[in-house]
Amino acid sequence: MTDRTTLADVAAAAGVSVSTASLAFSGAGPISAATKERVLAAATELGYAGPSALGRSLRSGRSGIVGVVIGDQLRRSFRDPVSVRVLDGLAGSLGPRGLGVLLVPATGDEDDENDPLVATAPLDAAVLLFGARRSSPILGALQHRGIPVVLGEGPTGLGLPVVGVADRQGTRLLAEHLRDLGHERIAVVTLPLGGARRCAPVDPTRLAEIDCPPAEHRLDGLRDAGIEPVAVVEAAASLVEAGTDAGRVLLDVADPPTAVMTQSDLLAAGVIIAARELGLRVPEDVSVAGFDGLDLPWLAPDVLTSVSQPFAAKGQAVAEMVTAILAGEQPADVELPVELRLGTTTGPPPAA
Amino acid sequence: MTDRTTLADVAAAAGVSVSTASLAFSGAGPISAATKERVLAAATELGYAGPSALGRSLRSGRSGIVGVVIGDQLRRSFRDPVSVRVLDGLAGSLGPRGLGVLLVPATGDEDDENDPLVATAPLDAAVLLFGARRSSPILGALQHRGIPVVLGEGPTGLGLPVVGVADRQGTRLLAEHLRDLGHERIAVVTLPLGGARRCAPVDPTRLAEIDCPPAEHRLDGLRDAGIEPVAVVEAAASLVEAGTDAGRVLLDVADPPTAVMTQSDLLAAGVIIAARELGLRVPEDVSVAGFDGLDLPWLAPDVLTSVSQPFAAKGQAVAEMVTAILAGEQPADVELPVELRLGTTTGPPPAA
DNA sequence: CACCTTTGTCGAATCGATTCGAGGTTGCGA
DNA sequence: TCGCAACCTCGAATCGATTCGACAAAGGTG
Repeated sequence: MTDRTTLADVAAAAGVSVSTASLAFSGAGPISAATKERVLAAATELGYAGPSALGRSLRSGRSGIVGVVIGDQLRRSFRDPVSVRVLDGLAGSLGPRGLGVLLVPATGDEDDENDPLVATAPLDAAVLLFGARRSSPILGALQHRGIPVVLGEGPTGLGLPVVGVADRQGTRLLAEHLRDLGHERIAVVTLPLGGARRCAPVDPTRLAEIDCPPAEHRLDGLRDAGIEPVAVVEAAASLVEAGTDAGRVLLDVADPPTAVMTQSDLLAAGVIIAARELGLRVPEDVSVAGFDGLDLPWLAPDVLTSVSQPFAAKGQAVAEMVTAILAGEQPADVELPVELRLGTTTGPPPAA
Repeated sequence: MTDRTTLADVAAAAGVSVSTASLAFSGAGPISAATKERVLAAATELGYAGPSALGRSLRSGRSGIVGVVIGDQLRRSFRDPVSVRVLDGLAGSLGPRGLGVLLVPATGDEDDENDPLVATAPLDAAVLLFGARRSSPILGALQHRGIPVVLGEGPTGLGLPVVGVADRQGTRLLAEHLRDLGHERIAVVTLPLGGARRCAPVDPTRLAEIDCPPAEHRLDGLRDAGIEPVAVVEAAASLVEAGTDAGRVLLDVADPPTAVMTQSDLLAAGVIIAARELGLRVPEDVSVAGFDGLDLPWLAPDVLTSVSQPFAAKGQAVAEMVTAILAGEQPADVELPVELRLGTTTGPPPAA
C-alpha cells in the first residue's frame, strides 16, 4: 500500500488550494457548488476517504473519544450485566454525538497510574463506571492530565459530577414491602464494600470502612424503613456464585432469617440457589429480593422481586454529563428514579 | 482552566529547546542526565502530564486505537457472554501493547456506512467480532478508509484474517458422544443464520441461505458424525429466551427427540427450561447439550454438557493478529481448539 | 463609470510533538 | 598544542487538517 492520500493530494488533483479543499469537506465557509463538486470528484478518483481524524483532532484539540473505566477490574465488571447494560446505554447515547467509547482496562493495582492507555490515550473525557473509590490511582492520573471525569455511581464530594440512582429510597420501599408481609427476621447480602474482596459477615468495624456508595445508601434505606437486619454478609462480587456462598452462610443455620435482601439481582439468584440446595422453598420458607431489575429468564418460572433501576437512562445521563462538560458547563449530580417490582420470590413468612 | 501546558512551555521553563525537551520524554536519542532531569523538573513544576497523544499520533500516523464492532448490533451482542468474554480477552491483550479498544456501535442498518465513528474515528485497525456478514456496510466503509480489518469468527475468503474455533470438530465430538449414548432422534437448535431474525424450523431453502460461518460449520460437524437431525430450528438470538422458544417448538410434539443439541450454551439453558415446563426431566427424558463452555452457575446443580471454546485465547489471538498487521505482516487464519466437556445434562435416551 | 459589497479562493499560521541533520563543546590522543 | 571524535543541543521541517485574514473577481448601486 502506498502512502495514504492526503487532503493536499486531493487539492492538487482538483487544481485548488488545500484550504479550499478543506472547505469542500467541512462545509464551513463559502464555496461554490462547482468547486466543491470538483474537489469531491477528485477525492473519489483518488480513493480519498475524507479528512483524517488525526489532523482534525490536533487542530481542534478534541479527539472525540471518551474513556470508560468500568469498576476496578474490567474483566470482573464485564461479567456484570448491570455494567454492561449501562455501558450499552452510554455508547448508544455518545455515538450519535460523534463521541466514541474507549475501554480502559484497570487492574486495580497501583500500577494503573502508569497504564499506557490512561497515561497517553487521547481522551476528551473519562467516565468511571461503578467502583470509583474515593481515591484511585486512575482517577489521580486522569485528573493530573487535566481530563474531565464523570462518575457513574460513586462518592459525591470529590467535585466530580455523579450519576446515581435512588438506592436509598428503593431499598426502603423494598424493606417496607417485606415488613408489610410480616417479615421480622431479615438478612442482607451486600455488594463488595471496598478493599479486599471476601465473603464474610459484616461487623461494625467493617461497616465503618465502607467505600462503596451504593452499598452504603442501600443499607441506609433499610434503616429508613426501621429495619435492623438480623445478619449482614458481604459478597465477594456481584455474581451468582458469590450469592450462593453468601446464601449458604445465612441460611445454613439453626434459625435462618425469613427473608434475604441482596444488593444485586445476581446475588439474589445465588441466594435462591443456595436455598434450594438446603431444601428451602422460595418464597414459602424464605423470601428473596434483589436490586437492579435485571431480566433473569433462567429463573423461570420464578420472577425475582427487585428494585429496578433504569440502565439505559443511566448511560444516557452520563453521556449528557460528558457532553455538558465538553461544552464547558458544570453539570449537577443526577439521581435517577427506581421502581419496586414485585415478583414471585417474596411472600409472607412461614407460619412457624 | 488555562490552556493546557505544552511541551514548548516546559522547554522554555527548563531553558532548553523543544526538541531537547522531547528527547527528555521519549528517551530516543542522546541526552545528558542533567538536562533530562531539568526538563522533567520543569514539567512537574508546570503540571505537565507528558506529551499529548494528539501531537504524537499525528507525527507517527498511529493513534493506538483499535475499533471493535461486535456483531451486527452492539446492544444485542453485549448481552451475549461469549462476545463479552472474548472482548475482555482482546482488551486485556491489546492494553499492554499500548493499544486501546474503541467500541463501535453498529445498528445493522445501511446507515452504518455513515456512522460518525466508523467514518472518522482515528483507528489503526478494526476488529469485527462475530456476525461479520459476507458484505456489511461497516466493513465496506472501513476498507474504503484503508483501515486493516481482522475478523473474530466470520467468513474466510474475504482476504481478511480470521480467528475461529474448531466448530466442526467440536460438534462432531459432541454428536458422537450422543450417538454412543444411544441417541437416534437428535434435534438441533441453530444460531441465527443471517438475514431476518426469527424462531422457525429450518428447511432446505433456509439452509442454502446460511450466512453465519459458525452455525454452518457446526451443522457440518453433525454430518461428519453421520447424524441426520430429526428437526432443526433456528433461534432468534443466542439468548435463554430464544432457547426456550425453540425448545417448545421441538419438545411440545407427539414424538419428541431424545436429545437436543444447541449451538450455544444460552440456547441450551433455554431448552432445558422449556423441557422442565413440559414436565420432561433432563437428562432422563431428554438430553440437552450446548456449545461454548460458559459458566452457568444458575443451572446448578446441573452442569451443562458442552463444547468449550477458549474465550480469552480467542481475544488474544485477535490481538496478536492486529499487532502483526500493524507491524506490516500478513497473518494467517487461526483456528483455536475446543474441548468436549461432559456435564449432567446428557445421558442415555429413555428406554421407551 | 466609479465605488462598494458580496462571494469565492488562496496563503500562511497554527495545533503539539517527533526527527534528522547541522553545529557547538568538550575531551582525549597524538 | 592541534585535530579529531564523541556527545549534546538546537533549528527547522514535517505530520494532516483547520481557520483567519487578505485578495481578486463579480455583481450591484448611485
